[in-house]
This record gives sequence, C-alpha cells and structure tokens, in this order.
Amino acid sequence: MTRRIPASTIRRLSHYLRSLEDLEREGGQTVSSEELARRGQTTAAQVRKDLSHFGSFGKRGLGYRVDELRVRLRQILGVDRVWKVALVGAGRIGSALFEYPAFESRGYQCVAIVDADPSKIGQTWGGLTIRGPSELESLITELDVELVILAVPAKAAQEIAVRAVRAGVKGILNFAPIRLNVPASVPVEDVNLVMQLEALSFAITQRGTGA
Amino acid sequence: MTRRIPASTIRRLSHYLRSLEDLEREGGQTVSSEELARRGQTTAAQVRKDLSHFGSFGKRGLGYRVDELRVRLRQILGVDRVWKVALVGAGRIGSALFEYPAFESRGYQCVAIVDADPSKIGQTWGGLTIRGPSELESLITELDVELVILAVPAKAAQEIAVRAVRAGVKGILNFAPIRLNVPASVPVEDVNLVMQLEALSFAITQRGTGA
DNA sequence: CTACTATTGTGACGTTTTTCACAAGCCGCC
DNA sequence: GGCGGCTTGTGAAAAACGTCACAATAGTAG
Repeated sequence: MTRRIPASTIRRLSHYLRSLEDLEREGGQTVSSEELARRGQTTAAQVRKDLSHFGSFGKRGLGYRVDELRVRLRQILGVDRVWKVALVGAGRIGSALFEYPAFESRGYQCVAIVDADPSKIGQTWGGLTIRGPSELESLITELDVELVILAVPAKAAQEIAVRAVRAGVKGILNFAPIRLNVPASVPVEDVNLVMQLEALSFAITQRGTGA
Repeated sequence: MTRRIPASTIRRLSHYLRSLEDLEREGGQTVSSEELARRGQTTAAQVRKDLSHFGSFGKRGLGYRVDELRVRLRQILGVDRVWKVALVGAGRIGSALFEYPAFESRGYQCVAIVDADPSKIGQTWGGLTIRGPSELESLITELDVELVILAVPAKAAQEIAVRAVRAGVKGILNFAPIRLNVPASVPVEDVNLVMQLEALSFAITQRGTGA
C-alpha cells in the first residue's frame, strides 16, 4: 500500500486537499477523480494512482465522498493537528509570513519570533515578543517547537539551522538562498524565488528561440 | 542538442549558476563537474548531462572555465538581460518582494506597482508611485513589462492574470493559492508556501509512522 | 613524441513516474 | 434479481529521468 512516495504526489495531494475544501464550500457531497483532475491540472488516472498509494477511499461508480477524503488527506499530509512554528528572522519576509492568513488557518501556529537586530528585540507582534538569538534553544525546548521558518540572511542561516536541529526541531522552511547542511532525518523545504523567476525567463526565452 | 528540457534540469542550472558566482568570488578559474555536483547536492554525471542538453562547454581533462560557463548559463536561463517586472499587489508580500535585494541584483527590475487599495494608490515606494488597477494595461504596454508578480488575494488573481496576458505579459510569478487559467504559451510559476509546509509535515509524520 | 593523468560528453542501462486500459464493483431502474 | 451506466483501483506498457561506464581528448612530464 505504501513505500516511497514521489514528491510530486505530495504536491498534488496538497492541491487535491485545497480543491476538496473548495468543493465543500460549494456544497458538493461527492467528487470523481475526473473532477479533481480538472481542478488540479492533472489526469484522472494520476489522481487515482496518487490516492492508491495510501489506500482506497472511493466507491466505484460513485466517486469519493468529499468530507471523508478531505479528512483522510489531512491525516496523510499530517495537517490534522496544530504544528508549532518558530519564526527566525523578523525582517520583511518574516513579517509578511507572520501576517499571512493561510498560515494560521491551516494549523501552523507561530509561537515564537527570534531576530538578531537589537532594535527589534522586545517589540511585540500580535502579542508575541521578539526574542534574541541566544534564546533560540530555550524557546524551542520550552514551547515544543517542531518547525522553524528560517528567514535570515544566508550567512546566518546555517548556524541557526544546526542549533535549531540540535534543540529538537523536526523540519525547516528555508528562505535563505543556500543549501542547508542538516541531518537527512530533518526535512528542509527551500523557498527560492530567484530560481522560480529564472525558470520563467528560461521558459520565455526558450519559446522564442528553440521552436 | 536540445529537445524538451526537464524542469528539474532548469532548477539545477539555476543552482549551478549560483555556485559559479560563488566560485568567481573565491577566485576560481576552472571547475569540474565533480565540484559543481558537490555544491549542488547532485552527482557529477548529472551536472554533465544537464549541461549537455545545451552544448558542450568544458574541456576534457580540465573541466569548465568558470567565467565562460557562467556567461553561457546566464544566456541559457535568459538572465543575460534586464527583465521589466510589474508588481501587482502592494500588501505584505508585495512589499517584502519589492525590497528583496537578490531581485534587482539579478536583473529583475520593478518598473510599476499596482494595488487596489485607494489608501495605497499614490504612495511612492523607492521612487515608484503605486497605481490603481485600471492602469494595469497601460502600464504594461507603455513600460514594456514582460513579467508580472501577482501578490493579490485569490479572488482577484484570475482577472488580473487574464488582463495582464492580454496586455502582452509573457510570464507570471503567482503567489495566489489558485491555479491560474492562462494560455499555455504564458508560463506561470506558483509560489505556494502552504504546499511546502504540508510537504514538511508529511515528511515528518511519515518518518514517525511508516518506517 | 609517448606515456600518463584528469575529466568531459554520451550511449546504454536501470529506476521512477506517468499513462493506459480494463476488470471489479456500486447504484438505480425495470 | 438482472441489466446498464459509471467510476474506481490496479497491473502492465510507455515515457521520463537519472546513473553508469567508458571512449575521446586536453594537458603535462619525461
């Protein structure tokens, strides 16, 4: 039923979950793989194959029950609970993230903010006081932080990452444009806007020349 | 020499380019596929295969000349020139992006800012006046905007996208959590932080249960 | 000039991911 | 209860992607 799951499957599951939430708001009771495919920019067979990695959730001839599949997907993705997050780096990006509504509403709860800038330390954002970097480990331990959002300059990122992992953090969302060196048991997701812009300029350039 | 290029290859090229820039700063003259692989979290064979899609840039026995390969990669990725960008949505995310230094330094020049909030229209950011949504098309046409960064709420995103494309925009960096419906000839890159967080929680959850 | 070292470029191979096609199963109707 | 329309779940086929191994070749030393 499950072995190694492709990263692309996970991305699609995430998208199916969003579609199911939309469907629920629209009052849909059941949905077919065909319909999920249409909303997810993929194929019906792909939807069924993705889901089949984890079990069989549909009824032949009928499709999937929207509420049931939504619950199952939330379990699979591990978002059927609250994740405590520490935001490290209270600059522009950090501030934008902190106010990002999709964030809290999806179970990612920011319980600590850390920044190195002395003029920021002690400020409060939405009831949360910004702490200094020296408090990183104690905050993680005491508040049971499992995820760190790393929004600090490249130079500082590696050190923070190592310390956070040592303090017990289980995953990192990394905005610094470097490859973090952490144990393989700690997943890291890189957010790399420059790379995405370059993918755009490549696609546009290619279209003009190549074909 | 070139057919259809995998998206993963493009991502890696982007990373090689960054490594080459680092190497140049460090004063390196030449570099082997081995060294690029080490810095790029991949294998030497993969590096050579990626590059071979576009030509043969190295010297056997010697490796690649850093400056030369950097120039070639910039051509391939289409970043050997300035791209004019319009930022649509001057909220938290838009503001963070606008100040993101990696941005301008890599040839993405923001030439227009648009927002629907009347209290924002007329403000200036770094010498640029924020315009209302009605001016979208004229700004794109008159300033030769080729890329749009879409940092508006989900509800508004689709309409803006269509209008931008009609006005001649060639690519979109989309922060709205929806799948934009635009012609296939216009590449869209989605920035989806929730998806990346869900990939983390999946990886962490899986590690605990599965194995 | 030859031998030796280093490292690329690439065809052959293996693995992973996607697509295809269809039997199995559910539902409603007569 | 049997028939027909739908839609899933899944092996098998195809395609995409990554790895391997090695011939080709640049440079160097003797």
